[in-house]
Amino acid sequence: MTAPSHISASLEDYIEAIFHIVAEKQAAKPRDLAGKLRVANSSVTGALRLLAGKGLINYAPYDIITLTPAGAAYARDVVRRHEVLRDFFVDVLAVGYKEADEAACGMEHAISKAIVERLVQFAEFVEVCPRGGEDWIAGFRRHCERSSAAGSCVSCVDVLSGALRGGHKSKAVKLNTVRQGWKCRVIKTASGGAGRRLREMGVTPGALLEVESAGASGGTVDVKVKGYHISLDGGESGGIYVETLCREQDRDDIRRPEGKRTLL
Amino acid sequence: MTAPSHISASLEDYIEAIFHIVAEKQAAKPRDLAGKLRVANSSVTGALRLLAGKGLINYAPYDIITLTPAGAAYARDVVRRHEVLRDFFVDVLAVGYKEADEAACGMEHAISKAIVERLVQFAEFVEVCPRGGEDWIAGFRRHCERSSAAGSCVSCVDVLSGALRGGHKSKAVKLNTVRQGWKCRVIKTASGGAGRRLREMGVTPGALLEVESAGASGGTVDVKVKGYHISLDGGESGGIYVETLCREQDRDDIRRPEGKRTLL
DNA sequence: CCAGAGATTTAGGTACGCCTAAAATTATAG
DNA sequence: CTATAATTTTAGGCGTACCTAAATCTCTGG
Repeated sequence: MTAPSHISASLEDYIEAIFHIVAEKQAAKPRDLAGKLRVANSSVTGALRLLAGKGLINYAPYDIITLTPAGAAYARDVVRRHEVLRDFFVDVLAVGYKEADEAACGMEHAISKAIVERLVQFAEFVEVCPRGGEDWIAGFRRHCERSSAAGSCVSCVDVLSGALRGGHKSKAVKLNTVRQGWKCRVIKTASGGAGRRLREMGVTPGALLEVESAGASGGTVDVKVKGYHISLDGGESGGIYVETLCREQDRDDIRRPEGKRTLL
Repeated sequence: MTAPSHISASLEDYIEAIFHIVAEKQAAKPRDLAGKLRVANSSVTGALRLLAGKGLINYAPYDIITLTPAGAAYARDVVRRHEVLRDFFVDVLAVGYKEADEAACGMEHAISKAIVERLVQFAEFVEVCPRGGEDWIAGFRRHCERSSAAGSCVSCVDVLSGALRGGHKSKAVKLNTVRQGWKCRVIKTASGGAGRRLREMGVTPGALLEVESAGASGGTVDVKVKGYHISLDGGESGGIYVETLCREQDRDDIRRPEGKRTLL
């Protein structure tokens, strides 16, 4: 009797659309669905038969469409995934509503239960924690606006700056002296042609980078910047000055295990 | 000559797998792909023909597989989406590695460029902002561990508690007196049978909720808790005491517009 | 070098998920 | 009450993406 716990992404879209239409005008008709999902009328018929076969909707040819209790429960779950994602993008990541909604639309079918719960908890935490809150997100929004520039958090309650971090002022060191696992901030890049390539790839003053491997032959350094992996030869890394921030912790429970990955 | 900017989710998985195999052992063979993607050998052949047809891989029957420059660029992009998502889940949301990797695997095909950039920026911001940092995330991790309990941020640098928030101590009010748009925290729920249903649905002391509509006929109140929408009748909402936190702002640029939504 | 083992491709099938065009049904206007 | 319009379904087709089974190719040991 239980409905299958997993239906295709496409059918989830259909059931989600039915949910919204029913919430608005009692019952849905194929036309409404075709319009909302931007598919041909004939495509709707097939989907409805599948959903009816799974016991999620009440449907008979030429009749109106409503959700069964199981279908309504399934729809609520999909809608929650959608809304949690969208609200996270809007409220925490400060993404515009339309963009957030579209992204959520595509991602809602793959997101896991655990991640949904964590997104909810994180949004709550930001709101509740004395170090978070509206003004903190506002600080993030400013950070985004001029992110290609300094990239730091200057206007984010500067008062706390020293107090919380203990104001550690690392001195500038050459990137090729930094050891594996350290994160650092770029202070200065080589001027001129040699540095240009790197600057174009995101290695600019203020950028955060993480040293992924160092000390290989020829002083090559592999770094990660903004999620990009970049290899620098000895000359390049010697022209970059950075301040070290912290060492990536070796937390076995959360760091990627060695060996081959199980999934893509 | 340019490769099509968009290929199917399935082909993205193939090209991503090829990327990782090639990175490890120079060239890939269909067998490796079948193993990594958990599909039959014969399924691989078809995918390879499609990818070769799009100019993303070098492939001839019975020959080894390598990426073309265009394919390598595409693969790097997919891998970055995957890693950015996974690292965000692990480093910010404090999700376990394996779970994060699996979720990223499913979501990487739908995530938009803008969201990827925002995730990167947010992870950087958390690390760089004096109000964020390692210990702040540690506070979030603790918050998660006992989230079903108090739900607040007690151990998150209590020292700052009053200073930052101005220590506003709202008094407890009945939920049915709260007006639309306000967020509040549950202080006490009705004991006994009436309250049980609500407690089971997430309305527990410490929970955050947002009043979505109030003052409808019969004192009905619609609230949002943990992403769930719940309707409370007059009796139920009268037995719940909350403290109000803040009013949802009317920021037209980021709040959901009125009228019908364009997408699901 | 040649036979068997293993890897790869081909052949043929199923299930989605969308389409257009035509047929059937329902709604509406005169 | 009928004729026309609108909606919905059916029929048939296409592309993706997987599968099993059989044919073909490559590799390797004796």
